Amino acid sequence: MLMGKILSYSFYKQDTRKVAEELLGKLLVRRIGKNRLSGVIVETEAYRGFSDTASHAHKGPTERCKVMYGEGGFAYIYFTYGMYNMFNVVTERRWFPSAVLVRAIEPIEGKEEMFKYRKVKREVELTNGPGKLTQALHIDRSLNGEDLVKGGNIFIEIPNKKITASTRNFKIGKSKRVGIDYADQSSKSRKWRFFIKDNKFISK
DNA sequence: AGTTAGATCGGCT
DNA sequence: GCCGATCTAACTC
Repeated sequence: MLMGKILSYSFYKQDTRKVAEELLGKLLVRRIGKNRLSGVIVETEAYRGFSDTASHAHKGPTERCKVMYGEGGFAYIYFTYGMYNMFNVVTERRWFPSAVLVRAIEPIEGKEEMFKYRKVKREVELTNGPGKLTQALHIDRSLNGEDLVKGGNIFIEIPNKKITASTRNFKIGKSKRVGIDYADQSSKSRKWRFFIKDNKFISK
């Protein structure tokens, strides 16, 4: 088994941009009964504070995004475009709404199972986008607000082995965030998207 | 390789 | 009533 050390509250309570960057190379684990589905995080985006007009939280603590107003270390999962769930981790402190969107992972454990949840032919299509990886890992809104630290249905680990060649000694790339045309210029210009350079599973 | 429309529904004005 | 922190298939070049 590829069991690693689970990330703590203190990790999630750091600056959101740092958490987004440091999540690269960590292992996102979805536990379903005895099964583990997992993948190395290869792409993230930071959404930080009420002044970030790209963030759901900037309109205030609505029913949908209220988890973002809580303390770091919990899951924020929302439904969008009528058919997709997005997985985020809440960061920083209470009343400072912020989160990291996980946009892509490289599958490690339970690939067979992932192909059951997502009807695609090529492995790269399993998890190379935020709406895709939630399908592959069977993540939906029923997990919204889950504690990410207690080793329950979903959590993030420090991998204890060199699990794949492609995520060893990686270089980090930064860019503007994707799909936020509605935001103002200063928010759009921020380079708060982080990814592992040259990884196959980066979103398109 | 690049562009475009359609899917599909909850959240918010 | 509009539109989205997206994805896919179908189209054109």
